[in-house]
Amino acid sequence: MITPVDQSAPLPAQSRPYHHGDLRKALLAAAVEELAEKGIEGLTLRGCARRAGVSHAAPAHHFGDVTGLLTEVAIAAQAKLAATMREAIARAERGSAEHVIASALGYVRFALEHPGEFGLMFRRERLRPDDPGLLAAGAESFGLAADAVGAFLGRREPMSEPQSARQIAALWSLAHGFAGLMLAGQFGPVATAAASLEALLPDMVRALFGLAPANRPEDLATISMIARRR
Amino acid sequence: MITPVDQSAPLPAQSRPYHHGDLRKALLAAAVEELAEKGIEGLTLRGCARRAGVSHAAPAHHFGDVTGLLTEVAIAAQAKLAATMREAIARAERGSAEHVIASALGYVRFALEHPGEFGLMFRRERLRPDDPGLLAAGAESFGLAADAVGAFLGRREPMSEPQSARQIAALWSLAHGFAGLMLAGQFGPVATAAASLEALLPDMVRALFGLAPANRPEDLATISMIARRR
DNA sequence: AAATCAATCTTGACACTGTAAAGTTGATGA
DNA sequence: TCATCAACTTTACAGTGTCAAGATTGATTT
Repeated sequence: MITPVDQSAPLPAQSRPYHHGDLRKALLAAAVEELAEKGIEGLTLRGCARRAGVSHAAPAHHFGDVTGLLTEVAIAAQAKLAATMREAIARAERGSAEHVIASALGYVRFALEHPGEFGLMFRRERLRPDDPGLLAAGAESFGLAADAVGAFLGRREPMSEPQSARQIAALWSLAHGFAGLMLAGQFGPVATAAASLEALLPDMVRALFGLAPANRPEDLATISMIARRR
Repeated sequence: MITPVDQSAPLPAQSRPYHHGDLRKALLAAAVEELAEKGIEGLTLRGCARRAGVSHAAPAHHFGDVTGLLTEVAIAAQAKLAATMREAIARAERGSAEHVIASALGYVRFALEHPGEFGLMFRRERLRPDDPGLLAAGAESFGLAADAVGAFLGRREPMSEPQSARQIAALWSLAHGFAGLMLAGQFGPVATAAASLEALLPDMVRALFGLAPANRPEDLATISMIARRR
């Protein structure tokens, strides 16, 4: 499964300065691009170096090894995920069902828009899972979802903590699993599945929180289609 | 990220016959073992060949390339998943809530018992996702869950109703996401998380289907612990 | 201003990988 | 008996991550 690669140095060796300037940032950007174009499996350290226009061993001086680079990419991805969720919940009233739904929608939207980065965030063996920065970055998006659930449950009636914890874990699992299954092609081609995101997920979340579905009639066809995929 | 490997042939070249006997089966078994011991990232074609006691190029004659081998491993894994779910469902009455819950429990149990194989099943880029055998094998476990949901919702033909389709997708997403997050270490160490599987998942499923939780008091501590992980 | 230093980047090497091509082996059918 | 052919090995090649050692350069010290 090794495909030929442009082995030539990206720039004539003479035309670029010996010192890059901000190689660290350039390598991170290169990694994100490689991730988007070729996926995790296709990303290589040497490929990132080529894209940044430096020798194959240059990245080591900034990130140690490949897991070091990917860890920092994952940290940035976590920040982007939190930003996407924040944007999604911006217009929702805190404590409302829409607030909870929006947080889940933001989560899945990020996954579909940045499948490579999203996948990387949960590949323990490809990064340093105990990195403090990574843990802190991950706590952000988790906090957004937890706050949404807590506010919603607290508004209706004071819920016991375990019940709220369970609903947080359930919401996260639901969104995470939905995203993962879509990206794995289990709901059909990603393109068609993405179209049904906004139709399906909100009612899933509503069901999880004991609320009545709010489907528009035109969404129903899409839903049936997904179920009939086998 | 390359760790040293026992490069010596597993058997003195003279002591084994030129023809293996059933190399195909031996290689599949070797792949499953490598998967269990080293995970997907650690599995290599040459490693499987070494473990089976043949030359590194032998697998090509039976599986073409590495994706061919992994596709067949994934097919077998799908069958195991269906078997685990069937076993979990066996004692539950069809149409009951326990029936639905058991199917989800079986799904997640398989994931935790065989993380490597479970992960492989959803790695499109590492196998041939359109392989007819793989699709057929995947339809088995999906059918079990779909039937459980359909029977519970009181409809003979589960696919006919969008509502049922949505609940099937939601159940699958919930179980899949829960398994994935546990395996990714997002609920703390896998060992402790696994202990809370039976405590958490049933009530998650109950919530999804609008049923009251049925937690035993001793489960509550575990649940809080998970929510407090950050 | 000159010398030194440390960070940055390159070159070269090594062990490993997947895959292709060509050569061996041994069982099977004419 | 002997030709055939699938099963397996050997050899080779391009690509990979990582290490060690050398080259370059901007910054710091004298």
